[in-house]
Amino acid sequence: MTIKEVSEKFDISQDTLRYYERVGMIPPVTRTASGIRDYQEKDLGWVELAKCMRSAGLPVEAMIEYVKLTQEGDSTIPARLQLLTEQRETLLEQKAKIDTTLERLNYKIGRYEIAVKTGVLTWNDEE
Amino acid sequence: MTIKEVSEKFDISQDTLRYYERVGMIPPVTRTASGIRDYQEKDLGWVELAKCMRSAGLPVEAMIEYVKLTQEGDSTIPARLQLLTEQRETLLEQKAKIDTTLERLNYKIGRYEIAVKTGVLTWNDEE
DNA sequence: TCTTGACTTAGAGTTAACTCCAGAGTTTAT
DNA sequence: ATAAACTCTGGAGTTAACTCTAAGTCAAGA
Repeated sequence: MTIKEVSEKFDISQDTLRYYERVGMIPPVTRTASGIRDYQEKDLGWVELAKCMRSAGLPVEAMIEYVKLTQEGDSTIPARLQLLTEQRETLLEQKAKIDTTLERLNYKIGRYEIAVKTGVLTWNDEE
Repeated sequence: MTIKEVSEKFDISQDTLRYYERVGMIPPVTRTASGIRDYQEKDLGWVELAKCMRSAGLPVEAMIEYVKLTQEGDSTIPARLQLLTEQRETLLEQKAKIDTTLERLNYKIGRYEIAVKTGVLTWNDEE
């Protein structure tokens, strides 16, 4: 699969795909004899994982570390377990913050909906 | 309340507090006669709101727009309602992405825990 | 009053994560 | 076989959101 096809399949720019590989966020991609990227199933798996992690907001740095550990063999399994557990923790924290903010937004939206419907502001404290 | 006290109360650096005010993410803070910031209750409310929105990952730009609208009076209430509704939507989307990634992490973590306990890798596909 | 520490602004610097560009090599269609 | 389209690398540029610095002003204690 060419970089163009992968780019379209995952909606990630070609530049970003090259960037991910360059910084080590995914392992080196399979190449043709002339040096052109030819993504195999395993490469696609890494791209998909990278996209998933990034879309949740996990730092590129964490994926780089994870990829590095996987390249070093089975002895790094405990380290990988710890890394993933830490990332899970940050996602749970982030989710909690989002929930707090969502409640805040819901409250405000409710107030504004009443204001729009009735033409009257029903509160006077902080906006 | 001085900027130092506000900084400690909300765990936001003084530089960031000045930055938020400078770009309009919070309205101008009350000042003493000599021009030193003296945060009132209403100012603290804005700081707290700003911190809440930012911690959830909402862009500074959105808060700037919201603050601008509130300064323009009641005629902007429908616009504010729309802005908040859009921000809520992006938070819900972000939360969904986090949930997807959490499932992925939970799966991997489960596998690695087994591998650590038994000393045997029980899978062979993408890492 | 002096000095020490907190505060001010304007503007430059930093970091993460891309994004773009130039110049060169490769593949495809006519 | 030659143009058009695609890909390559190295490196520079961009954006968001801070973060720091310099040079000056202000305030509280000895």
